[in-house]
Amino acid sequence: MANIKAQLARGVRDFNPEFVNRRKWLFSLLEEAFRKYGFLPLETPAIELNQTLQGAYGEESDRLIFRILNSGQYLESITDSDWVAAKNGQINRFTRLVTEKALRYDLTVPFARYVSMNRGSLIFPFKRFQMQPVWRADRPQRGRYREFYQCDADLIGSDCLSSEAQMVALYVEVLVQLGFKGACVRISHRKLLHFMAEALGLSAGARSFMVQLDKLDKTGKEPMSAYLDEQGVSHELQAAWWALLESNLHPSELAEQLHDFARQAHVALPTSIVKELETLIQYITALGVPTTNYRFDLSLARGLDYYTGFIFEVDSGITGMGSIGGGGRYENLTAAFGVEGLSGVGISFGVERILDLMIEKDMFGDAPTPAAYILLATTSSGCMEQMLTCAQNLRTHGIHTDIFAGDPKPKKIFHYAETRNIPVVAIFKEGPSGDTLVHLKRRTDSEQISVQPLEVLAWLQADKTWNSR
RNA sequence: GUGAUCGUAGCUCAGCUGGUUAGAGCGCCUGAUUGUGGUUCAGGAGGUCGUCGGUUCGAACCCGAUCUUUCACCCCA
Repeated sequence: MANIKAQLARGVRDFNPEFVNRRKWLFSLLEEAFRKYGFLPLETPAIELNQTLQGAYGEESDRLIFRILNSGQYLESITDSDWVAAKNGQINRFTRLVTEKALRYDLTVPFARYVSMNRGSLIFPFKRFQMQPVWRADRPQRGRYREFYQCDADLIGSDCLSSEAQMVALYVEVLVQLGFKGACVRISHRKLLHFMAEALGLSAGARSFMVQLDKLDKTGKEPMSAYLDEQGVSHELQAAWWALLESNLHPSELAEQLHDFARQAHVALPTSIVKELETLIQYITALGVPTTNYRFDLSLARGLDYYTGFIFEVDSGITGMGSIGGGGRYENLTAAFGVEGLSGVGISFGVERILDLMIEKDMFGDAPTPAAYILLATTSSGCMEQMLTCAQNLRTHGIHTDIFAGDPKPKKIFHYAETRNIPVVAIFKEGPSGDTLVHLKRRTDSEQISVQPLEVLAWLQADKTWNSR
């Protein structure tokens, strides 16, 4: 009869209790931080209309969107020529004819859709955080799944640079709290990158310059040099640019170094950008962010098209690991939905990678969250009712109480408590004179005591040290 | 989407160039021992060798397809 093979679909996974406990712990910590900075929670549906997601991520990402097949007689409107075209490779067009919904690909576009729909009732600037799963039909690898959580915070409806500064402060606060002492927010600026492209004489090819730049830390310098040679950039200018990139961009010297580079390239450095940089540095400093936890890095480009100003990426401080978060300023995220002039800043925590890293580096410690504080069990059925009454009394007082429902052998009871990391075991037994006695045992040091059922609560409350390890 | 790669008990893996009843450690279950679990001892259950098809007298082992894993590219968290 059992002929169904128990199996998961590609790229998705189950989360066992230990993992869920850890993720919930991380999420509650993130939520606490978001709320501390004035963000409010938002949730949007897993399903969005195709038109909402259409084109928002570029041609290549389109194939990574999970489409939902229409219900009912969805083939009725398909013509013979549609079939032929689909068979000849025009599968995208066909897909659009039989699907009108898809699973969300990220949280940013649904957020833009939400803001656009509710622009009349939202008070701007609007700040929200959102922690929900998203789906991508990517080919899975270690640490890359087809279903994963994103944790985003966005502020929209203001172009004040205090927003960027607070995002940096929020990043640093959370990551240091998590134990990433060496975490560093890398900061760059899209307009500065365009200026560099222009200074190098690449203004027409700024886009491909960004792409090259984005993978610089992965591929090394050679492809970039080859690209610049190909574009006819003089070796002098290239050298000046590399120097700018590799110099330790200390905030106080940054403006000067940019001016130097502009002089060598014989172009004018837009003063507005310099002013923005200086202002951001002032704000970040005022927020008390240690200078070791952020730096300017002009090799940071970020792939996403919609960023227009400052961009961020967070280095975990653990060598060999990629970024654990990113974000930036966008000036027109809602334009596609007909709402112009809303500037905003968004950041994202790469929670899957953060969890992987924390588990790998043993940053959670080795004690799994106890399934309960106390386990009640009885070896004689006559004590069952008193045990249940006791359990409910403990629960009323907030003590996590589990009742052993299996074969009531001491060996079983203690083994169960051990595997679930329950620190205290209480065995209800009939005493010599027919009354019920409770044998309380603390597993950590095998301390044991016998009390009356009514005394269990008071005894636990008086001895809170039992819970500490 | 392109090109590789992996797949043997719950877990980690053995299994010599295809040859008769496929093994180990850990875990699990039972019993004994132990102050009521953690130690030790004895015993036990569990696998149509990812799936389907092919080659062969014979396939865990060779070939094909498919699914899953991992890796590079694309892209990205």
